[in-house]
Amino acid sequence: MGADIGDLLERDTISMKDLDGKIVAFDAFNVIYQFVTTVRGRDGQALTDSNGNPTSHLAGLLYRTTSFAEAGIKPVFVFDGEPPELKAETIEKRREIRDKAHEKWKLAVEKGDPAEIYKYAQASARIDPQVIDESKMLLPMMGIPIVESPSEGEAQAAFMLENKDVDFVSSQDYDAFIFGATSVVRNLTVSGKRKLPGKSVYVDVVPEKVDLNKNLERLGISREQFIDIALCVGTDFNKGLERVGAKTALKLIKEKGTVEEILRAKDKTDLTPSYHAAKAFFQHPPVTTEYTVKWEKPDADKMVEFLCRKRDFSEDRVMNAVQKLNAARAAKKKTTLDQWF
DNA sequence: CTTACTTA
DNA sequence: TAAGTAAGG
Repeated sequence: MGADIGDLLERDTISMKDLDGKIVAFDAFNVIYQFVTTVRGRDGQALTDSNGNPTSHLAGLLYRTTSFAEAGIKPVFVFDGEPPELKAETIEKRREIRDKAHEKWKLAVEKGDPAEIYKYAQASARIDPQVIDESKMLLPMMGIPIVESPSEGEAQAAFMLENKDVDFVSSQDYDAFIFGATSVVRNLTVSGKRKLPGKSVYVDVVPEKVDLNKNLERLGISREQFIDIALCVGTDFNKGLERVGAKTALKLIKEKGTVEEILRAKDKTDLTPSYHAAKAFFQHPPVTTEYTVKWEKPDADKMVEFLCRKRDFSEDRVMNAVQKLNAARAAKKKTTLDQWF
């Protein structure tokens, strides 16, 4: 989970049209996780081919990426590398939560309660290495660039934003901001609706944009102090202070200036080394300059071979996606030419 | 999640 | 044409 510092940030509502022609970096793991948890049949089970291979991630990536491309968005997917040792505790905690949900799912199946089955099937979803590998295979087939981060995807995406190789980072949590991403878009959907967790109720969602620098200016804090606030609240890389939420953390930072001073005042200097380590990671995460951001023509033959022959996708739907991807490329070329004449 | 079909 | 529902793999 990302640090709960979202309440501090003001956002502006945007429309999908504002993203026409814009390069948007997606944290691949976040997106795939969303698909694996939400692209499901009515029984709550993930979609699979006839051999039982999961296909939720493939369906999600194919349809969503295609419709984003159709809207003029130029997507780039950034994949995680090795998580830092600092994240070990968070990863273990998530695994425990997943295991507990799996036990509850088994009980729900015994009881035969459909709502509970759905809920816990979703909560116990995990991402197999195969799911990641297949995603890394499918996107290039679609002509969509992928980037492999040496460590955290959000950190790499923030770096690419800083280098002006992308216009926005798309993220549903707040980690990207701590890594310094200045232009973040949220709630990007084609349908404009999203299911409420655990309920069969749909609410309207509007895309929004958050400008970190504007927010820092308004809050009167530096980027380092923003990181310090996140550290006080708690991040994937450190445990936060007890009973300190975003608002309290902001107040403390305004009073004391740095997280180190806050720890000193609370007589918790023993925590300083771990806070320093997390802070250093947010300030200088491992990233790579070895990436290219280029959109190619989709390879229809490979897509049909993989999705239809191997994973039971309908050829109509796949070819429809290919056609849309090609149309998006043609439209893009036209606007590029128009700029010259 | 998105697409495709059904209904008013 | 818009909103609701089923299906997709």
